[in-house]
Amino acid sequence: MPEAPEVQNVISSLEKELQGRKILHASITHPKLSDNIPYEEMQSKLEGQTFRRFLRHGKYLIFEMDDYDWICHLRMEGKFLVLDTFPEDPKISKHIHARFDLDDGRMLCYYDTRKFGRMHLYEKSEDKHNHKCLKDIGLDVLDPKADGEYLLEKLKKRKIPIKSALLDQSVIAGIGNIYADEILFQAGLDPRSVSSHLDLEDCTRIMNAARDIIQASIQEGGTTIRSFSYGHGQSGNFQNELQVHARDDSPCPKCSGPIEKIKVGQRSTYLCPNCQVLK
DNA sequence: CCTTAGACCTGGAGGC
DNA sequence: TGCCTCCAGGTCTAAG
Repeated sequence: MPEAPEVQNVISSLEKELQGRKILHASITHPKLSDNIPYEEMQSKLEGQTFRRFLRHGKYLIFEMDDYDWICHLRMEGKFLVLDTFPEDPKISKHIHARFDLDDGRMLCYYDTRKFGRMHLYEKSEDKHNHKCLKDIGLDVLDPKADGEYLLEKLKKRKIPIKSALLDQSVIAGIGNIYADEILFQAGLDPRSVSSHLDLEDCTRIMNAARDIIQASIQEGGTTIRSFSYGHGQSGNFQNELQVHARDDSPCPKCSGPIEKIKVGQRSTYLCPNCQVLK
């Protein structure tokens, strides 16, 4: 579900709710949620820890606690809810796979219908890239160092379609299926273009488009197509700004021609074949 | 090393 | 109503 703009809104919202709060009791009911250590160990280590800093890298949420870095990935459907009471409705509570009781009487609940989300807990480190789950992740899409030259270097030996490269988190971190389509439309490149065929100018247009679109979407609260929400059930608004993604019934905003829906690397992909050049 | 198909999960939508 | 198939803001893995 969430890409960089949605994750940024989630982490900003949680910072307001949780800064300085202490976890009194932790209960994880879906063992696979804890990815790098046994879930019982994650529970006991988090008890007594206070939320100190709130960071994002790509699609990862990073909670810096007193002694640990707690790194979470929501994958497709994961959500954090800050609640006063545990939901009574079993249709809701059956999807809550972890609960963290706080020192102000509230609780942080992790809700995930598809159970794809994962959590990692590491000894605290100044450089978060030391942690195994972030080791092979590329620069964040909003990192000033993530420019055209950086992308060109990452693509030079890759034969995969450019869209697949933008989805590869070891190339750039934070872009997912919606924003990849939007970025390539704005950059005027066909998503099936061979990555290594792009030149510096193409790569610069991609990175400029990526920054523009990701920053604009953060301002709009992210994109809500099916289920994304954060904070107290707020939805995003950027779905109203999408130019091509999921708009195969609408004309291209530039040339008024038909928007096509195709598959690239197994993922649904939307493009204007007239405005986007195949390289 | 690189690339691709399949796996992991559940629920909603649409066809018959 | 029921059943079936397809689809979904993601990423691991196994195998070629």
